[in-house]
Formats: sequence, C-alpha cells, structure tokens
Amino acid sequence: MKLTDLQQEFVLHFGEMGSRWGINRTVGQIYAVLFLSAEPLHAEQIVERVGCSRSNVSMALKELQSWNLVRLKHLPDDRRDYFTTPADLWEIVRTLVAERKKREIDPTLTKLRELQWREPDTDADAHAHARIAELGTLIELLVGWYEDMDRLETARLVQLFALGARIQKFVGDAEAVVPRLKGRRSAAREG
Amino acid sequence: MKLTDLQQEFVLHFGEMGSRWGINRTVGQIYAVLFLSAEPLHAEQIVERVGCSRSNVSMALKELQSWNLVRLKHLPDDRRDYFTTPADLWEIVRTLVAERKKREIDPTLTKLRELQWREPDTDADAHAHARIAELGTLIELLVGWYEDMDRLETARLVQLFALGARIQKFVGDAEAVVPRLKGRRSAAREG
DNA sequence: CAGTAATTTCAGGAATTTCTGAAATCAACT
DNA sequence: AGTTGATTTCAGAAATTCCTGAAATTACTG
Repeated sequence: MKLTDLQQEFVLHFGEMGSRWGINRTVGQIYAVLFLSAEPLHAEQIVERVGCSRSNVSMALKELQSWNLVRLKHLPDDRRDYFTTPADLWEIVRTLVAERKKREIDPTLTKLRELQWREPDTDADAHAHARIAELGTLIELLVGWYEDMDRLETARLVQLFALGARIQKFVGDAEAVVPRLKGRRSAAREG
Repeated sequence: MKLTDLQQEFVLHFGEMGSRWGINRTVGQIYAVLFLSAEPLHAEQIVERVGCSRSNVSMALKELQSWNLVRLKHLPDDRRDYFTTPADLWEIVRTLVAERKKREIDPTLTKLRELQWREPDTDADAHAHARIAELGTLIELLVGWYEDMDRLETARLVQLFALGARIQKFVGDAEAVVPRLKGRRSAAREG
C-alpha cells in the first residue's frame, strides 16, 4: 500500500525534522509511518511506504527499539515481526523525555558530580568550580522535578499542565497557610 | 592561558555531548570555555583554549549567537569582540528551552495544523487524520504550559520546580473549593 | 586614503554519518 | 540435516557535516 498525500507529507516532515531531533531521516520517517498506521506493520510494508532498503529499515527499527519508541508484535501463523507505536500519546511523551534525559542529561550530571569532587587547583579554577557546582545544582532541581512528575498518573499530569500558570495562585495561597514550605522539601521527597 | 585539568575535562565533555545536543564539537567546547570563564574572552583566547582554527571559532560563535547563548561585549580601547555567557543560569535555561522549542517543536506544530485542514481522503486516512489531530492537541497543551511558565519570574519558577509533585496536594484541595476548574481554562488563559 | 587589526567567507579536504546490497545468521518447519 | 523465509550484519559507496587556510571584508587609526 502506498501512502496518501496526507500521510506522505507527515512522513516527509518527520524525516526532515529527524536531524534536529537527533535521529536520521529514515528513522524519523519510519517512526512517522508507524505512528500513523492503524495496524502494526512488518518490515516489508515499511520498505514500500518509505522507499528505502530493507537493511536500512532493519537498522532503523533497531534504533527505534533502543529508544523504546516502538513495540514488537506477532500475529498468529505469521513469523514476521510487526511494529507499532503505543496508542497512548502520553506514554510516547514519557518515553521520549525519559530517553532524552538518559542520553542528553544523565551523562553530564554524572560528569558534573565527578568534577565537583576535585579541589580547584588554581585561583582561576575557583570560579569554574563554582560554576560547575551551580550548574549541577540546577540540573538536579530540574531532574528531581521531572522524576516527581513522571511518577504521577497521566490524568493528574494533564491536569497540572492544563492549569499552567494558574497553579501559582494555589501555591501562593498554600504558602500563607503552611509557611517555610521550602525547608520541608527534602524530608517530603523521601516519603 | 591554558586550561586547568578541571576545565579541560569539562570542556571536552561538552564537546563530546555536542552531537547529542544537536551542536558540533567545537560549538560545545567553545560554549563550555565561555561558561567557565570569569572574564569575557575574545576569539584568539578561545583558539588557545580549544585548539582549533580561528575561522572555526568565528563560525562557532556565529552559531552560538544564533542560539542567543552568548553575549557580545566590548572593552574600552580594544576593538576586539569579547564573548560571555549570562551569569544567571536560569536565563540560560530559558534561552535553551526557547530555542529548542523554536527549532524542534514549532515547525512541527505548524505542519500539524496545516495537515488538520485537509479532509481525510480515504478510509485509511481517517485514522491518520485523527492521530495527527491528537498529536497537535497534545503539543499545544505542552507549549501552552511552557509559555505560561516562561512568563513567571524566576523566583516563582524555582519555587514551583522545588515543590515537585507536592504541588498536587494544593491543586487537589483547590479543586474541591473551585470545581469545574478545567472548564475555566481558556477564559483564564486569555487574561 | 593607506595601513593595520579583527572578523568573516568560502572552496575544498577531512571526518563522520547514513545507506545499500550481498552475505551471514536465525528460526520454524519437513 | 535441509529448505524456506525473515532478519541482521557489515564492508564499502554516497551523502552530509565539520574544519581549515587563504582570501575577502570590515572598521578603526593616523
């Protein structure tokens, strides 16, 4: 089956965006095809739709699997591998964020912590050392927030995002009632 | 001036991470050098520190400027361009998120909206069309939340991130008092 | 305007990434 | 074990990205 114009355009767009998203064109296109398809697809069907070589599809699927972005399925009496993307878009978002964090943030956080152990050698190092520490603290704050959010049920997550800045109002109110909220942070997190 | 071991290691790390972050090694290294430096640096000083060609530094700085990640300074009686990164890390985070959104999200959102106009051609298209619409809605929700957050003062932002999941408690409470919060969303956003 | 210092541009070479077809591997069935 | 069909691996070709040195440009100075 060939793609409709609508689908074609979506697929080509994902291919073009691929490089900005840190994946290559084929991977982007294949993901798009799977994302749009109502049915799981096997490799040969993907070849038809994106028009690249069979081996390229194989490699791209491996890449998508390493990102946990596709699921492998099997049909009865058919030994081919079929692939899909999750129906739930929030699951996709969670996966995407988790994987990007793992690849783009975690190695740096590890390195920053490692560098913080070092005593600053020289005077000029003092500033650099402080800067590294500050960056580490900031990233830890953001990662901690993310981990908190990731634990929430999707319904709750949607609610918070939909609230947007109006969340502030509640926090402001609550702070008046429960002062020194910040001080309680680490204790509360451990629970 | 050569870099200390501490600085060298940080700079090399940023160079290596560059490809995962969608920038090249030189750009990553130069950013790292500027980030650590207590003083603004001119191009020749950067060449000394990262050990690449003068022209490469020029191109990399242009790239960093296109990301708004560096600031240009001038010293009295010195016509060279000096570069720094903002002292405030939250400003850096804001810039980074804004630029990544601009490059990685906005073009796709535009495309999705464009494709939603199209009538689904065939039956198979119906599913694809629905999927595209769903994705558009999700991204709009996330972008709306981001824009809301971006309007907040940094102190407020830090407060919210530090709260993490405990924010939920307040929202839950508030909902009991002000029901049908969701329905009020669009009206409130326009304010 | 000539001279000088700083920066930018750019053609082409180096390095890296992506893609392909052929061969190898794997797994189910006889 | 042998056959068939699906998938993976991999060496090298193709494409892309990155980097350099030389030349051009910009902008200040005397």
